[in-house]
Amino acid sequence: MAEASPISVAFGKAIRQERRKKGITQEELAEKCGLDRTYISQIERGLKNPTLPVAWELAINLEINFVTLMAAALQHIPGASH
Amino acid sequence: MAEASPISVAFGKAIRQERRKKGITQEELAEKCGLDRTYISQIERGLKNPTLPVAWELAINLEINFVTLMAAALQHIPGASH
DNA sequence: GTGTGACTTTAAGTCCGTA
DNA sequence: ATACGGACTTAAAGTCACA
Repeated sequence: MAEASPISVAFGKAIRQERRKKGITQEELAEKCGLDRTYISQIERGLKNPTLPVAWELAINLEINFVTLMAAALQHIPGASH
Repeated sequence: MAEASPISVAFGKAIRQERRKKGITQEELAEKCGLDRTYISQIERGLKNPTLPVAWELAINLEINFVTLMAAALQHIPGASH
């Protein structure tokens, strides 16, 4: 499958990082969010471009501030100084 | 058209706010972003759920930090303490 | 200069499976 | 517990004519 946009790739890395930090599985996170497990997998691997509501839901269920999550994502982008 | 999710509605308000702050029109912003003017209109009115890459592109062309933009969006959500 | 509805095309998001 | 793929359904992307 083709890779998504840089921001989505970075977002995926942040999600994986936070999920592991919480010690939960993709399946658990998926269920909490009401999303499919394979979709979480695709997001974490940077293969999909999630919508704002999806990003929001992920933040809520990872119990991390939405803005903090976005900031974490930016850490994974080389030229992240906008 | 049906209203989008709360985060998208809030995001739309932030976009409109920042765009006006920059003193540019929807048409100008649309051209910079390579998007359609009417699509910008729909986002600002909270009728669409933009993807991360779209939000990213808007931030770049509004010359605002992505995280800052998201923080501005949260200001428009009542219970924004996640 | 923007709002709006209807529209077509593309990608998000699901569900099945295999490894 | 996750990667990966194919086929599928739904929603977002993107456009247009008109008010």
